[in-house]
Amino acid sequence: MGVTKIENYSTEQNELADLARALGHPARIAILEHLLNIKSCICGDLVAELPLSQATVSQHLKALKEAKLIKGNIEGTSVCYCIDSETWSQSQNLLNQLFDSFSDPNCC
Amino acid sequence: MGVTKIENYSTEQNELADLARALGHPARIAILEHLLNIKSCICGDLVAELPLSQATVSQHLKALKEAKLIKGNIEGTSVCYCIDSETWSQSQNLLNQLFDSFSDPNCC
DNA sequence: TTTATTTATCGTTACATTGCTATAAATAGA
DNA sequence: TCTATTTATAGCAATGTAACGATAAATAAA
Repeated sequence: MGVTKIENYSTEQNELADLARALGHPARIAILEHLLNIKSCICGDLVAELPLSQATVSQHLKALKEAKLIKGNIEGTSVCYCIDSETWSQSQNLLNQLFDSFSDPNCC
Repeated sequence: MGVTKIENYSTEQNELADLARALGHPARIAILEHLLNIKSCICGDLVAELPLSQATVSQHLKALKEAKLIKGNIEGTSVCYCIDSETWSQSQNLLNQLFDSFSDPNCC
């Protein structure tokens, strides 16, 4: 994010921006859509679904994990990833709070 | 966005990612919140609201305009910015489509 | 016409992001 | 124990983003 001073903004503003940034890459959208589609955990075969190397997919998974959009459960040598059901709707609410606060303005 | 190949992803995935990326900076969140709050157009005094230079604010406004989250109407020497009421709910829907497609998985 | 005001853009610097290969780390199985 | 499998991380190159000052562009006002 360049040289942004996050301390110039409120916690809420930074949280929302962080969440949005996590969603701000088509590969991460694709990962989320895949997890939503299969309705279960996925152990590793995400690399086969995407036009990306294993290392890059792992990086995107890390970003989604840090934004608490997904979680990973270790099962032996592999890791099962799935949507974080505890925080999923909270994230949705955070975004909708912004969008819902619009009422038709008297201008333009 | 680094060296990402957008052609590897669907139009919808890229659209959603682009929208999210536009929301992915606290200054842009702050701008949107301000426009939502005052419920009208704002002619230029956004620079006073933010800890940023005029050039940087202008850049953020451009990003929001490109994502069709806001629009600007020229009025003399100044420009009136406001939420783009025609696309605002579409953007909200795009995001909610993703979040709504979650149903509790049988895992983890 | 000249000047002031306002916004956009250019050019630059610093840093972040994306992607890869190579490799480490951890565990399962032979 | 040794090897295979799987995921994470380190290190690197290329590109994008964020911020600024300087300046151009456009119009209003003097």
